[in-house]
Amino acid sequence: MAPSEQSTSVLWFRRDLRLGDHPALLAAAAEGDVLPLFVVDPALWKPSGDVRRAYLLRSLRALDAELGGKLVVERGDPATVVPRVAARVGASRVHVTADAGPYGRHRDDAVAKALEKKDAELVRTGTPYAIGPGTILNGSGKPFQVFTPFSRAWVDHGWPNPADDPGKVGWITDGEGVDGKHWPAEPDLGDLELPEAGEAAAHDRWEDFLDSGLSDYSEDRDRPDHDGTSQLSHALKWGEIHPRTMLAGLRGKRSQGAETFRTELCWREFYADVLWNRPETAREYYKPQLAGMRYEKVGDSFTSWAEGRTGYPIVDAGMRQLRATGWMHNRVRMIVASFLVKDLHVEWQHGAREFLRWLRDGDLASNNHGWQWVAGSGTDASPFFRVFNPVTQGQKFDPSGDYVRRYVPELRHLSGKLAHTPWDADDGYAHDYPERIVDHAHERQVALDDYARVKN
DNA sequence: TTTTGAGTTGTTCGA
DNA sequence: GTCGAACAACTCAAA
Repeated sequence: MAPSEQSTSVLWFRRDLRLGDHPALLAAAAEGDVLPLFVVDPALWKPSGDVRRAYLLRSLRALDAELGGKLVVERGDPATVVPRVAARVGASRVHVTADAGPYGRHRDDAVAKALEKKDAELVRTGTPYAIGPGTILNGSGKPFQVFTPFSRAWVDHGWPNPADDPGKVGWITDGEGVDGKHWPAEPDLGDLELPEAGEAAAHDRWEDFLDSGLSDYSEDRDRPDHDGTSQLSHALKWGEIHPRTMLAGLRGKRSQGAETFRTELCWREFYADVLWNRPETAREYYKPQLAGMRYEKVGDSFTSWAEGRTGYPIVDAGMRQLRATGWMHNRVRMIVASFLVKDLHVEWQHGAREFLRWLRDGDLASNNHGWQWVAGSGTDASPFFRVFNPVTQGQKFDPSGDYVRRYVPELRHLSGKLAHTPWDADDGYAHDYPERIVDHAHERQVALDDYARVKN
C-alpha cells in the first residue's frame, strides 16, 4: 500500500498486552487508525486455570484503560471472530505479533486463510522474543539442541533495540465489543493475591529490580526463602514487557547478576526455539527412548503431590505455594518436578499440565521443556543420574526453614532446619503433618535402574 | 570426515 | 564440615 494512503487496520492483541516496544503496533499505526482487539479463544480459555484467567482479565483491563476504554473484547474462534471484526470497520489488514507456539501458529494460519477469503490480510510483525524462534542456527544450518552453544550464538547474533514509541495513535472502536459487554466474569480467587497487572506495573517492577534486585540476583535467585527473583515471569508471558526492553536495560552492565539474568532470558528464548523446531515436544518426549521407562498411572500419589501432602517438606511447601499464590519459585519447581518423575515415577506431562493449570506465568515452551529437562528426556546432554534429593535441596536452598514454615503450617512449631526433617523431631508430627509417602533413597534407585534398562 | 571438548541448576561416598 | 571422584560412558558442536 502507498504510504500516503490512510486506512483503518485492526491490531489483534494476544501475548503482547502493551503499547511500548511493540513493532506490530508501529506497523498498524503507520497505516492509519487502529482498532484494538482481543479475542477470548475458548481453545485457550477453557484449559486455563482461574489464576491465569484472572490475571489475563486484569491485564486486559489495564490495557483497556491505556486505550481510553476502546479495547474491543470478543469471544469465540478467532478464525470466525477476527474477520468479522475486521469487516465491521472495513479493515483489510489485521496486525499481530507472530505467535511461535504450536497452537498459535496453527490458529494464525487458519485466521490468515479466513481473512484471505474476504480479501483481507494477517500481517505478522515481530515475536515475543528478542530473536525470533527459528533464527539461530549452528554451523551446519541446523537448530541447536544444547543450551550453551545456542546461548553463544544468541549473544553473537545480537538483539534489536526496543521499537520506537508509537506517538499518538488513532485508536478507534466500533461500539460492539467495548464496555465489558463480552468480557468473561473474573474468577473468584479467594485469598489468593495477584501482583498488579499491566504494562505500567511491569515497567515499575523492572526498574525496581534493576535498581535493587540485580546486584544480588545471581546468588539470591536460588533462594525460595528470599525475594530474589524479578517477579516478571507473568509479565513476559503476557507480553506486558518485551525481552528487548529488558536486554536494553541490562546493556553495559557487566555484573554477575546482569550476566545471570541475561542467561535466564536466553533460556526462555532457547526453549521457544526448541519448541518452534520440534512443535510435537510440547507433549511428546524430546528423547523418545525415555518414553520406555516404567511409569505409574496417575492416582493417589499424584494427588498427594499436587495437594502438597507428600511428607517431604520442601515438596509440599512448593506445591502449596503454587496453589496459594499462582506461582512457585524456580528452584522449588525443579525439586517438585524431580520428585514427581523420579520418586513417584509419574510421566512429566502430568506434572507439566498441573503446573500450567495453576501458574500465572504458565508458558508452554519454558514449562514443558523445563519438565523434560528434569525428567531427563529434554535437551540436556546426559546426566541421567541427576535426581534431586528433596531433603538436601531443602536444607541447602532454604537453610533456615522459613520457606517451608511459610507454606506448611503443620511444621511451624519446628525451628530452623528441623522443618526439613520432621521425622528427626520428637514432636515433628504433632500437628498432623503427613508421613512420607515414599522412601526417597529407594525410589531414586528404582529410577536409576530403570534408566539403565532403557539405555541398554 | 574425524576427532576432540564440553555439557544450568545433582548426589553420594569416602578420605 | 569439606573436597574430589565417580556416577557411565552419551550427544552435540565445532575445529
